[in-house]
Formats: sequence, C-alpha cells, structure tokens
Amino acid sequence: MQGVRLGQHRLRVPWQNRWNKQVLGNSITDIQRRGKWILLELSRPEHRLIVHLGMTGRLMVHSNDQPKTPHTHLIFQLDGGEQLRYHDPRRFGSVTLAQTQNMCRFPQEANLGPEPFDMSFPHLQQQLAKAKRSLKAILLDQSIVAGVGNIYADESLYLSKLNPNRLASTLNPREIRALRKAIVQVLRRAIESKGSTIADFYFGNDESGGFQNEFRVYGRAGEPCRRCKTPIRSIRLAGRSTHFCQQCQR
DNA sequence: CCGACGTCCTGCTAGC
DNA sequence: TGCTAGCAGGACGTCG
Repeated sequence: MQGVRLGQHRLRVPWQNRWNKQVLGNSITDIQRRGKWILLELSRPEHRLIVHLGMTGRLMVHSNDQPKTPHTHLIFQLDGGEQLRYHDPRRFGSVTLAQTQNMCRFPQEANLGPEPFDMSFPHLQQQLAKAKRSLKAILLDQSIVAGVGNIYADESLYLSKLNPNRLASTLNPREIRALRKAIVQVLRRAIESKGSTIADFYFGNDESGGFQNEFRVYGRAGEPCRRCKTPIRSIRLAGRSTHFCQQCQR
C-alpha cells in the first residue's frame, strides 16, 4: 500500500488521518468476513481494514487510469498501478482501521452473534426464549445471529412458515428448528446466486446477483403467494418494511 | 438491562 | 412535463 486518497464527501465514519501512516507500506495478506463486515488483513500484525458496505457500498480494484465514478470516497494506492476503491452513493457503509483488542479483530465483533451456518440449536432457543420482541426484530439483531439483513429475514420467515410479528418466546422446538434451517437455506441459496441486485443496488456493473429472481415475499406486496395465491402483505415492523403471506405464516 | 425509535444519505418513483 | 414528498436500508445513539 503506497498511499490513501480521500474523496470529496464526508463519510458517516470519517477516515482518520493517523490511519494513513499505519496502512502505508502494508500488504493486504488475507480477506475474511464476519457477519456483514469485511476484514482486510494487513502484513502489520494484528492490524486490519474493516469495511461495511451498508447497502450501496462497493469495494473494487481498478487500474490507476480507470476514470473515477462519482461517490468514490476512498482510494488505496496499491503496487503495480492498481487502486482499491471504496464507492458508496448513500454512504451508509464505513471503512476503518482496527487492531485486535480483547480477542476481537474489530470493536464491533464483541457484539456479534454466531455466523448463521455455525449457530447451534441451543443458542437460538436460548435467545428466543428470553426475547420480548417479534421474530423479525430478532433476525435483524446482529448480536443474536450475524449477517441477516431485511431481505433474508423476510425470506427466512416465509420459508419456515412463521409470522414476522410472532413473539419470539412463543416458538416451540419444532418451529425453532425450522427457523434455523430456513436461515441457512436462504443464505446458502442467495450466496450461490451471488446475492440480490435490486433497484439502486445496481449501478451498471456486470457483477449483479440473481437472488432477486427467487424472492418469495420481499418486494412482492400485492402479488400472489407462490404457495397459496394469497396476496403478499407488506407492513412496517421493527422499523423496516416486512413482507409475508398471512395464510402461510401463522 | 432491554426494547423502541430517530438519524444518517442518495436516488428512484408515485402522484400532483 | 416538471416538481416534490416519500421510501429504502444497517448501525448506533438516545430515550423511557
């Protein structure tokens, strides 16, 4: 890494000047993920760049001479005439420099629940039992299970035939098993399809995903349920748009 | 401690 | 046709 350049816009989490000299001369040695956070490991021990893409964020490598698109907020100059660019129209994402502290690779990791693929039945059972909240709120809570966003919460609840409004603590073991299985299945399928590309998540880039074509409820308000033909309902729950089938999800 | 809610931001769209 | 209000999302701060 030869240098860092800032775009014109102020970021939600401002890039600190002192981070410049901390990344200078480093190589990116590995790329990892935890929940919705991307970890760019650096050759300097215990240091890493932490990226959150929000909804519209992009992290891409371009050659130096590639024209900069609007909303390019951070440019990391790499060796060999290439740049790592952070691009984010809505600026809901963030890029920070973090170092390991108290076994956490970045500060937010302390408050993250397990990865969906590693989540045990007892963990989910325990979290649901003590929660006086809706299932939708539970799935969006990153401290319970890490990495599920609004689309995948709705799709998981549909697949497990559970109503988003259902109080979390009222689920029986059979329903908890179904929910756990559905989350894994929806995410696995979405990853296979390279994610969901909808509306302004799409910026003329050819790397769009395909999972939007498999949505069962999300963005389908008024359209017939694929299972029973009842029109999909759209409500506001836990501060987010929530889509479900009143007939199939009790 | 827990849960609900407002805030940040841009671009698309519905409606006048 | 041109304008504006409303909506979309994830994390975090604040409030009761």
